[in-house]
Amino acid sequence: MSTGVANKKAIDSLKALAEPIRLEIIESLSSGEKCVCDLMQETGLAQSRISFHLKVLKDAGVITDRQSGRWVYYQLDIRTLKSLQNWIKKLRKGCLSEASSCE
Amino acid sequence: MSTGVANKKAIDSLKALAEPIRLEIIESLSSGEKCVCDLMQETGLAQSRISFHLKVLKDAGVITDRQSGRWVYYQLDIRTLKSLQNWIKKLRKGCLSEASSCE
DNA sequence: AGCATATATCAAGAATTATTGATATATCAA
DNA sequence: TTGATATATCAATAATTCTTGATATATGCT
Repeated sequence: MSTGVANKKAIDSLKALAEPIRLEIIESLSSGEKCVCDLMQETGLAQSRISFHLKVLKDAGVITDRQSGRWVYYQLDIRTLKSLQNWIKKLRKGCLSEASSCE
Repeated sequence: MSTGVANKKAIDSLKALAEPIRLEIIESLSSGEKCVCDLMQETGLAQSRISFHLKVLKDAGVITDRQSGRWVYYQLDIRTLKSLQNWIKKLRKGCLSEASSCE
């Protein structure tokens, strides 16, 4: 009856998304890969502040990064969003427990 | 380019869900309506603690309540979950901005 | 009316998370 | 090599959120 491992991941993703600055970042990334400098410019926020939130998002598996020269580019991890979406769908339909027999 | 009203609601739902106790409550409710006493029994948590989290969930529009005699029954608001699910889908597909032309 | 039960709310403190400014690291360019 | 730029990290503080125990309110029962 206790919250399983799958839900641990869901909580991490939810927590990561549930913050205005991080959501702004996420929305920005939804139109494609961005470096920290792009995000700084778009948001007007301090660099350490953005890096902090990027780390939260990355630790939660919501985004991935890749370095290129001096720049680090961040990108949405579509798979995580997809599985979060699916998790909510199951929640909504009462299919979360191991025992449940939806589909 | 700023986060719109629709996203404000999404953030509220996300924040509400992104907490272990609240998620446990939500999962429990996914199998049907429960009173606070049911939830106390299932979780073993103090009453004020449960009421606190129920309030967060209710304020976020994730659950609704109805009183019957001395009891208050809580229930998932499927519509909110559905729209959250849809919001994530749009995010994933880069369709969040007013300007975007997905679908 | 008086008592018991179900739930909500509140105030104080505890815990967690975010912000700020400073510094560290790595890369490129001259 | 020297200097500039991009990003990460850290320590201190600030802000937010959660927990606890106490009290309030409302309902139903006798």
